[in-house]
Amino acid sequence: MLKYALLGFLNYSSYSGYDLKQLMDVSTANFWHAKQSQIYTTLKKMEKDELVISHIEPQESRPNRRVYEITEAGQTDLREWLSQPLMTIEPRKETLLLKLFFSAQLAPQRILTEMRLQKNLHQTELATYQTTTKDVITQFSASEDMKDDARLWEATRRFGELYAEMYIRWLDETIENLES
Amino acid sequence: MLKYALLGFLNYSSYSGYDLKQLMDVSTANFWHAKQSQIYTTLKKMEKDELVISHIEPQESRPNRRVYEITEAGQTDLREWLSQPLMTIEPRKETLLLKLFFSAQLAPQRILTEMRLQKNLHQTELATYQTTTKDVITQFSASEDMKDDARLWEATRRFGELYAEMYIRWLDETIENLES
DNA sequence: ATTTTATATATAATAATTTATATATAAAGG
DNA sequence: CCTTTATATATAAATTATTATATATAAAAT
Repeated sequence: MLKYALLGFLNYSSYSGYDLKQLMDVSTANFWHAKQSQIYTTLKKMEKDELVISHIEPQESRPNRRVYEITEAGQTDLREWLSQPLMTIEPRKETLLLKLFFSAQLAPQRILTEMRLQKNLHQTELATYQTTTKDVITQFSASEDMKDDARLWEATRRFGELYAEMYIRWLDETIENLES
Repeated sequence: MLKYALLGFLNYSSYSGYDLKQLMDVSTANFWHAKQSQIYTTLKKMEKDELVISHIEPQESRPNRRVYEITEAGQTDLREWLSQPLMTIEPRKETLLLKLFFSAQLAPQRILTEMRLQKNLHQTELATYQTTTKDVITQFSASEDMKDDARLWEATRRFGELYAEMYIRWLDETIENLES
């Protein structure tokens, strides 16, 4: 699936593995992430499958960059994936809930402390969506040829915001319920 | 991580791989899931690591059952994991958002159709949390020695409910925004 | 009468992902 | 002067997870 994230970016412009990692960290991290090593190995596999081609870009005083370009086949693959509707819901994995589910034996204080800590983390994340992320997208909206993209990016940002708010609300509810 | 889900169940009682799959599907599926094959291979690995021990339970007219029991070492491992607080937020993977992020090139109708379809799926899921799941937990609450567990299970059910509501709200917002 | 569903376990092959490590250099900060 | 951060790529090893397949039988449904 990472393949499509990479194709999506490469459909805008050519990038190196390093570039793609940076891009994902500041844009899709909210709903899709990958480690550097996975990005490099996936790009290599994609080149073997002829979805992208790479060339070395020499640099002075920095290691050379291997820049990837999307091919016709890559564009077709991306377009096909985009137009194929999802028929299922993404299954979640939430470690905190798994722990909570089995926490009856544990001292109640422990899980409460953990949930207060998680609330903090989600509040920080929420603040980022509402300031940094929001600002970046607003800047893109100003450009005429980025306007359509920016509208969609704003929708994904909004998801992060609503998710964080929901999570905090649930934590508040649950903490209150377990305190009594 | 599946390891801890399995240990969590086996800490209540002994179960076969088949049992564990059924249990997960009706209880933790909302925040943790696994395929049958992964459950079987993980149990095998856990036995090698001496976290569980198994014995064959002969059956007439059905294939024999291999029933797993948690060991002392398994209980220690589980308790340690439960008491170790999570210091990070679970990163999400949401294919729908990934597609949306790159959908500017696509005909707008396509993504709208997809989102309406997703709304349907989330509404169905929401209904399940509010009826079937709720009822099962309510029944457990009645039993005195399941009361503490049931309170935590209710909290995880509530998460599923809030998540589905949030998702539907986001879809409504986004659909409306993209229609204009 | 035939098909499907449920009960039950198991493994092979593949794909996806993470963790760890190696190399190299310049700029910036303390 | 020394450490950290940023720039850049790459691979090995391990873990985690999915897909596909094989086997066997009884009960229930059509």
